[in-house]
Amino acid sequence: MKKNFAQLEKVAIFSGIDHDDMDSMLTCLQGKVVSYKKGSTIFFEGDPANLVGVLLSGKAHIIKEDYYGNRNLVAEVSPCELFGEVFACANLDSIPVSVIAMEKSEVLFMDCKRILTTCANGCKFHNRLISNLLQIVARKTLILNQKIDFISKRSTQEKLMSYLLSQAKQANSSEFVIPFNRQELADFLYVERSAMSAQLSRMRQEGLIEYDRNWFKLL
Amino acid sequence: MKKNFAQLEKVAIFSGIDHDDMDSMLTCLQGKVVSYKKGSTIFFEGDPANLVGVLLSGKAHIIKEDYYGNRNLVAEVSPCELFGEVFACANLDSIPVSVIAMEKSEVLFMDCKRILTTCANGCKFHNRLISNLLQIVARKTLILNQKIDFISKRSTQEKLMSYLLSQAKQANSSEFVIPFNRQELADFLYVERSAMSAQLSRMRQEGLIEYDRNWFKLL
DNA sequence: AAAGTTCTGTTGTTTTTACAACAAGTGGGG
DNA sequence: CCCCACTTGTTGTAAAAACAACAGAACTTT
Repeated sequence: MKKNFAQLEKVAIFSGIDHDDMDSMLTCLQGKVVSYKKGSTIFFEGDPANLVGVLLSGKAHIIKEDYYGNRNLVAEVSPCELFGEVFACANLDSIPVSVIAMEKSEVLFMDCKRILTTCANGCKFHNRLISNLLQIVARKTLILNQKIDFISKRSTQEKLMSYLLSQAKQANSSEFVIPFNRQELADFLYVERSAMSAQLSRMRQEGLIEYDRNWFKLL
Repeated sequence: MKKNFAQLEKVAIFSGIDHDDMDSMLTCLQGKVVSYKKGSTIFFEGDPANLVGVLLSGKAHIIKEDYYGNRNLVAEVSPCELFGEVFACANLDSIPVSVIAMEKSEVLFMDCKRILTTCANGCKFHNRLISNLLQIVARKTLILNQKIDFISKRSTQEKLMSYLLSQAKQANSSEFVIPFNRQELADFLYVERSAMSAQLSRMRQEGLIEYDRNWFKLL
């Protein structure tokens, strides 16, 4: 486990936890590192909701499929980010989404229930973890709110524009690279891929944007 | 303040807080009760994000307007529910939504920042409040996820159907009353009111549903 | 380098929505 | 009881999206 300590400092949930406590904390929370290859499933919909995952490396997608098999992309997980914690913190029995490794990935699992219930050993880090979690979950709620901003727009053009604007703002530049390919972007914005491609073309013709694959520029 | 104590027991954020501590806690958190008449604004977009509100009575809507002035209904607040806590917990400076009293309402305000930072007096309830908050915020995230489920559907009919199904599930009956009028439901599902009305008619004709105003029945 | 796979763009058709305008129904206050 | 404001339902039209099918580009694998 030691080798990952440098990485773990960057993980928001461990912020403010003393270096020396890391080892005993990970033991208390039954920390376990698992590797996944590209395309494999980290969580299946319906799995028990007690585990929280920290993506140490790679990339993962949180997805949900409806009864027609339409795959909806709920969110992307980047290294150092958490997943699964919302379901554990809300006391759900099972998770309502699947998590897929989009690249070769490494995940640190912990028992989230053990974070939430201060343990018999009286480990001092529980309270700190809980307030860290609170901030993380609150930020996630905000990100969801932002996503609703995108998909609440009536037309594909407006959805695209609000998404691209937020990406530009985040990159602090009118030029930026998005983390999705066309199909994923369409899944994320809940529109049709081909219609979206056509819309992008139109926006380029109208001189609103330039783009090449994942690279975009707002004009 | 005393008169509200019975009510406050039902508020999730105070769960597990000792009766006798309520008074000192509300003092520590600068609790303040304010009344609003129907249609007045409780929070304006851009207000500082340090306050959390508990709706003691009445009804409120959390709304957001885009640059065209389209009013989007983010969520409804019912008595005993919290609002504003997500923005404070995520450390935002100002809130990105407005909160409107839809009826004569009473609100208990507290300083959320004071909840999050254990105070000098060493009040013992801080930790309890924080873990209560964590659960509340996590549940809110889930509700947002559910809303995304509704509005991610491609057609108005599917959006309506998934919303009505979830309402039926919540009421544990195929008959139920929804908390929105037509315009509000359309704002909530991000569709056109008149088109939605027409779609409801079609679904009734097809024998999928029955309805009268706010009363619905799935067939 | 060739073959195969995945990704992206294009186009035409069908279906659905948004929009606008109006009619009918509902409920409250004078 | 009537008037008025608000809500809901209806219809036609114009605009947009979904869908399907295909072509070409880019990337992988062998």
